Amino acid sequence: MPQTKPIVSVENVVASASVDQKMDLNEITRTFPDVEYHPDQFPGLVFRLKSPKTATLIFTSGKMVCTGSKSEEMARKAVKTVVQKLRKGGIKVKKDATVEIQNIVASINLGGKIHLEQAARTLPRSMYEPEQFPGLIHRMLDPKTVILLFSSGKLVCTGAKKEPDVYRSVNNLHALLEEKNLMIYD
Amino acid sequence: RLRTWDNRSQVHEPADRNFRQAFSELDRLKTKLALSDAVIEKTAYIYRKALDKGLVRGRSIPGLIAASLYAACRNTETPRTLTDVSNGINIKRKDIARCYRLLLRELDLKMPVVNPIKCVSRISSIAGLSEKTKRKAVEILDQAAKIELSAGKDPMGLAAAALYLSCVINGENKTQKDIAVSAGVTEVTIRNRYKGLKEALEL
DNA sequence: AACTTACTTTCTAAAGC
DNA sequence: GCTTTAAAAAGTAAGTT
Repeated sequence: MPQTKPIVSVENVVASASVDQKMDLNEITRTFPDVEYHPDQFPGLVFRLKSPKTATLIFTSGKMVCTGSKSEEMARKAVKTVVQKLRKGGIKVKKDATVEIQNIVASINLGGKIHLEQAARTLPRSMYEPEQFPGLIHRMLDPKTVILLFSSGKLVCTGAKKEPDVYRSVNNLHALLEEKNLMIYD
Repeated sequence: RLRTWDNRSQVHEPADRNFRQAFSELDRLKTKLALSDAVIEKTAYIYRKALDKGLVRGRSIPGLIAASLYAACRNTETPRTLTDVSNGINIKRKDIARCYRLLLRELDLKMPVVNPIKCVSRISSIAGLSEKTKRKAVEILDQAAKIELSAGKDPMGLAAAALYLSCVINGENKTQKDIAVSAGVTEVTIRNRYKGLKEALEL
């Protein structure tokens, strides 16, 4: 049994979406002066929402990428809001968008410090290069995620497609760290 | 010399010319960075493994050679930085670092963590510090490692701070800037590490 | 010396070079 | 591979005041 309960906080959710129809990005740029669209720099148009505070990339194919949400539900809501705004602005969008969660980034506090250098030698599929980055990069196989570990006992988990996978990753790692005596609690 | 590659060069494969070019660059680097035969042999060995795993497809050969060389230095604990290799072969540090991480991931290589003590001699000779100061800095770094003060910190910054602290203790007059320039870190980093070392080791 | 801003690492989709 | 977006972790860097 773990000695502490990790505090997990979802920081960013990336979702892909599609309205299944071609979009005229120049028309959107004309009706929404706040959007950013520089086709020679990047093919996607950037549509920002103040609430939920997100950035949605819209492509001519009608496919989208929504980033910045703090939860899966907020990401779905953000995409709905974007489509709603497009319609209110006179842009014809026939179908509602279909949404798929692609990535969830979470920050975690294990509540104890980590023996980083020992962890680097003990954990498989891990890389620790303090000249390049202060965290230890660990690739978990199941769930397939990547976790950054810091000596402070804080973590960053990324790559998960479902929120439960974030918790499974954290619990797997936490148990492993305790089993290998890599945790220090005060 | 370069046995690993020479075997391969006997057969005339399409990429042959690129390899010869890349390895002649490696030979030039050997002199420029004063590397041992062992490091060069290891570089060829690592590069050969990358080849066998098909990691070279669609990637720059010089970049992977540079990354293999850096990996060989790390593996043999030969104190050469990514910046040294980058300046020597004229490839961006970031690109070599990316190739190096690719090698670690795909070849499952485990590297010893850079020991800041290995940085002491190098910084000292550039800054012109005494043996006494070097010895004290090594002591400080040993203590710091014991209490894991080094976790997550740049070894060069730690070594520079330990040397600066050692200078202060021994009354050797060197400025933070002198040591910072010799180590390739900023004065701010030396100050931050210095503060941590002084407090934690109560010196 | 403090502040601020910014960059390092990880992930992921999108269309096109 | 790159381009763009978002976000956290902790360390390092650079420009101002």
